[in-house]
Amino acid sequence: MTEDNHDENKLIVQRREKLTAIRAQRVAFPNGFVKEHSSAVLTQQYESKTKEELEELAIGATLAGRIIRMRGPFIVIQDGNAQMQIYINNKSFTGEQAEQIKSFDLGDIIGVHGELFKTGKGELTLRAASFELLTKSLRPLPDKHKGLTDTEMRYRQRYVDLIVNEQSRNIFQTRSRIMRFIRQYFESLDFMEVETPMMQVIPGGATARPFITHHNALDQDMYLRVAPELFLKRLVVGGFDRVFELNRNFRNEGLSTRHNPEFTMLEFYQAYARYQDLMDLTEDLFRKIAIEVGGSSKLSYQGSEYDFAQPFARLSVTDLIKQHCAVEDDSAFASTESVAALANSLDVHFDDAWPKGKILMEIFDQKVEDKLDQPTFITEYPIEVSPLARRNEENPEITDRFELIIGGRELANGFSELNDPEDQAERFKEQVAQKDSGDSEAMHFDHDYVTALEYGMPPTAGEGIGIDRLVMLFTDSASIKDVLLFPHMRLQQDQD
RNA sequence: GGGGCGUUAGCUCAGUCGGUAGAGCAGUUGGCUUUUAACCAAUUGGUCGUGCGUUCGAGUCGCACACGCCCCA
Repeated sequence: MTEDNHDENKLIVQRREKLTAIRAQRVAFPNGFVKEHSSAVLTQQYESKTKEELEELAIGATLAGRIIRMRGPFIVIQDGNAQMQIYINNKSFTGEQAEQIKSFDLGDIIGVHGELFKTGKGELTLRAASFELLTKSLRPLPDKHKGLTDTEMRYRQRYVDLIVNEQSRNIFQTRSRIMRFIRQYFESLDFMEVETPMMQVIPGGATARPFITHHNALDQDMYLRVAPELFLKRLVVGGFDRVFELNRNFRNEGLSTRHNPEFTMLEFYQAYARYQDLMDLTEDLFRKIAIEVGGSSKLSYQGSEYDFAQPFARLSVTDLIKQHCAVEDDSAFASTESVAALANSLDVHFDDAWPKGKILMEIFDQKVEDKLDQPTFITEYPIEVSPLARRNEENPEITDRFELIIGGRELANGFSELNDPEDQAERFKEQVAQKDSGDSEAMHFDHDYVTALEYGMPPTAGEGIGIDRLVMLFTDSASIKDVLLFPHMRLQQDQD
């Protein structure tokens, strides 16, 4: 088998023959057709006119789009997210033009000029006075009623999915609208959008395994960033008091319905703010996105109902463990031994070398997180799992940090930033110790970042919001792949 | 990593007890030509994911592998 015909079938052969015939007569893929109107606008302007009014107005229009239906002399073209019916009777044309109409296939892209009218059944229709085949489609479209439902094909050939599945187009249009709204929202609050390195010599800002690459000219290994955090805070040191970045992160981890190796993150930092301010901001942002996307503060996700007009619950890690694990009082959290005993009693597995806070979070992750349906801010994260967060002034074991959980999924993570350079240096040392003892997700020591803090970072709060999961929430999508245009898939092996 | 389910025509899917492959849509030919999942008549289309095995005989049973989906870790 050759590359050219590896999946050719009779339907494609027939279309290729049509294309060959077209090539013999004229330019097969003509350029320069001027599409003067759009189906969406014409429909909006003239849908309400009567048959008689349209006849009197004699509206001329020039449209272009992909043929998605053929019903005798009627064909329907898809033009953006709208459609327009064209009346194009081959009996009204002669010779080569009549033959061209007969040879149209579903999927072909045509340009049409004519006058608008209403059919006997009242549908706004363009009567073709002239037409031009702009692009011959060589591959048959999926079933016109059922569309393309095979999930694997929808992800691998997203272009086909987008042609035939309106629902899929809607998701990505909503995603775009959310991205635009977030930018406007932060700009309205005087945040500045910035771009920081995606290729980093020291990967920092999150506990996660990075992708490694190599820069030839510098002969130096580099990492794709797992987070932009440390660079954004350097900018706060530099005097940009409100910054945000909305772009891709990369983590060398497994794929799931909630994980893709590259994913989009919003991170923002606000000087002279505390983590409580960011919780307020987050509630406001989610409420406004809900209204922007769905026109209401209420939304339904995978069978659960949320109302973002209501304040989100704010509960500490230990509060929630007490609630969900039938723990009576705080003595269970007093020492490493007592927390380990609690983990054992709940059948939560942990490594004996882990510090108390890490065992505590393992309990939380396994026994609490996915049970939290309604929006909840989790607060009072242990210091051992929060190496970049500010230590709480009253309780040195916890940080001024929160995560937002909705529908059992982590949507956001924020905290008052650690701006004490000496404390930060100690935290990096602990991370390096964990890395040396085999934790591939632990952080590197970033000396330059400590240097930046030594110049002085104002009291600051920062947050990251997972945009893919946020889009899942607002589009009622069960899998992250449904909100990624081109999700990562395993390479299909050649079966030759 | 473990378990479950799936993979049959271009698409969406049937396929009974293991007996030699079916439908709708799309396509082709003709008719109709203001239709609405257009209609009428005729008709084409298959390495049943890949490989091995059991069997006189495998889409169907077994094993392995590939890819996907779901659940668990």
